[in-house]
Amino acid sequence: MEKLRQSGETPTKVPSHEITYCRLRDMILFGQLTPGQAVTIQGLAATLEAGLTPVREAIRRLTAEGALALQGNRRVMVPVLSRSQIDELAFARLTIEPKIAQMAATHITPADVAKLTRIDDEIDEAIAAGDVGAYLRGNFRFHFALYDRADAPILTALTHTLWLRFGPSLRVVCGRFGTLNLPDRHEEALAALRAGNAEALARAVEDDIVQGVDQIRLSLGTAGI
Amino acid sequence: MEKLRQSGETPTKVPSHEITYCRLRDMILFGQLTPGQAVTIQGLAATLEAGLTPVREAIRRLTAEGALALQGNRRVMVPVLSRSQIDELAFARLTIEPKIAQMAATHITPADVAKLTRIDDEIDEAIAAGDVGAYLRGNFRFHFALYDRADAPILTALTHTLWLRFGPSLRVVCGRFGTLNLPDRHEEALAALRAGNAEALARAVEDDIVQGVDQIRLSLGTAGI
DNA sequence: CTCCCCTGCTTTTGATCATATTCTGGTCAA
DNA sequence: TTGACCAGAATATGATCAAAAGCAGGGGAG
Repeated sequence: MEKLRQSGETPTKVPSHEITYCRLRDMILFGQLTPGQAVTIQGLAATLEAGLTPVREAIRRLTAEGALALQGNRRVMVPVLSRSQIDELAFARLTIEPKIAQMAATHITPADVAKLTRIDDEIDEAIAAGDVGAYLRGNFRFHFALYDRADAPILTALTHTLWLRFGPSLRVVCGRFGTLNLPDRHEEALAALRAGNAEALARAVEDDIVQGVDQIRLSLGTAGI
Repeated sequence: MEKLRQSGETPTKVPSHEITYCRLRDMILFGQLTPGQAVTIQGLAATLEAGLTPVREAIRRLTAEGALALQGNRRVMVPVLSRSQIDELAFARLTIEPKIAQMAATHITPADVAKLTRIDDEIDEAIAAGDVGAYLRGNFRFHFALYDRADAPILTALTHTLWLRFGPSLRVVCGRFGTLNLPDRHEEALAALRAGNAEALARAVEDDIVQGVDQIRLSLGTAGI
C-alpha cells in the first residue's frame, strides 16, 4: 500500500512549528523586529502564514531563549536591553565565545578555512554594498561556522541565545551608523586559523566581540535601543 | 453581567501553560525524570492534569532550555549527558556562577544572610534525614536565593538552564551515593558573606561547583547517567 | 525444523486546526 | 471619577489527520 507521497506541495517532512520558529528567529536575529516592538500571535500567524498553534509554540521557544519577553499581561514583546543587561551579555559572550573558538581551532581543516574565507568575502561585499541585513547574516554565519567546529553543542546553543538577545539592538545600531565604518575583524581570525594559533584566534574573537558590544554601548540611550 | 468568579477553585490568575511549565521543570530539576527517559505529551497531560496545548508549550520551553531534547523523530526525551557535554557544562558554570556570586556579594544584606543560613539549615536536615529530593531542592534554593541578589537577570537565567541540564544526572548520582557523604560546602560561602569578602565567596561557589561536577564525572559510565 | 527478517496491520502518539472561553485595555456615560 | 460595557487578543479544549512504533504472521535461509 503506497503512501503516495506525491510531489508538488509540502512533504511535511519538517513540522510547521519548526519552520515558524526558524522564520521568527531570523526575523529577530537579522532585523525585521526592533527592541520594544510588540508582537501578537495572530499578527505573526498572518505574516508567517501559519496556524495559531505553531506560532504559539515558536513564541514559547524564543521566550525561553530570551529573544522575546512576556510583559506581565500576556502580551509579548522584543526585549529592550538596559545598560546592565548589555554588560551581562558582554561578560557571557567574552567568557564563552573565545573558549569555543579555541576549541574549534584544534579541529579546523583547510576546507573550513576556505569556507570561512568565502563567508568573509561575502561580508566584505555586504559592507561595500551597504546591505546591513546581508552583513548581519554573514557575520552570524562566520561565527557559527567556526563555532560548529568546536563540537561543543551546549556552549554553541548558549552562544546562540546570547546572539538572539543582542540581535535586535545590533540591527538598530548598524542601521543607524550604516555599514561603512564597520571594520572587518575577521581577517585576524582567519590569519590565526591559518597559522593554527588557537590563542591568537581566541584574542581575535575577543576583539570582535568587544568592538560589537562597544558599538551598542555607545549607542545606548541615544534612542530606544 | 457578573462573571461570578467564585472562590474555591483556580482563580486562573496564572495561565495553565505556566503552571504546567513549573511543574514539569521541577520534575526535571528535582528528580522525577531520569536521563534517557522518554516523555510523551499525552502522558504528561494525564499526569499533570492539563490539556495538550499547555503541555506542548511547556515542552517547547524546556526543550529550548536544554532540559528536554527531541530525538529525531518527534519524540521527546530527557537528554543523556556525554563526558564532553559535562565538561562544557562545568566550564560554563565555573565561569558564570562565581561571577554572579561576586556581584551578589556587594548587594547582600544581613537579612539575606539570615535567609541563606535558614536554607542551609534545612539542607543539613535533609542530608541527615537522607532525603535526596529535599537536599536538591534546598541546594537549588540556596544558590538562586544568592544569585537573585546579583540583580543580573540574564546571567541568572543562563545559570538556570545549566542547572536544568545537570538536574537529572545529579539526581541519579545522589540517589546512588545517598546523602550521607555529601559535604556541606555552603558554610564557607556563608562565612565569606558575613565577612563581606566577595572573592572568598566566589571561591566558595567555585569549590561547590567543582565538587558537584566531579561527583557526576566519577559516576559517568557506571550506568546510564 | 528452527530462526530471522520482512511485510502489513493495529495502536499509540504527535501536529494542526476550528471553536469556545477568558482576560485585558479602553471607552463612554452617569 | 467610577463603573459597566465592548472590542480585540490570548488561552484552552477537543476533534481530526498524519506519522511513527509495536506486533503478528508468513516465507526463506541455514
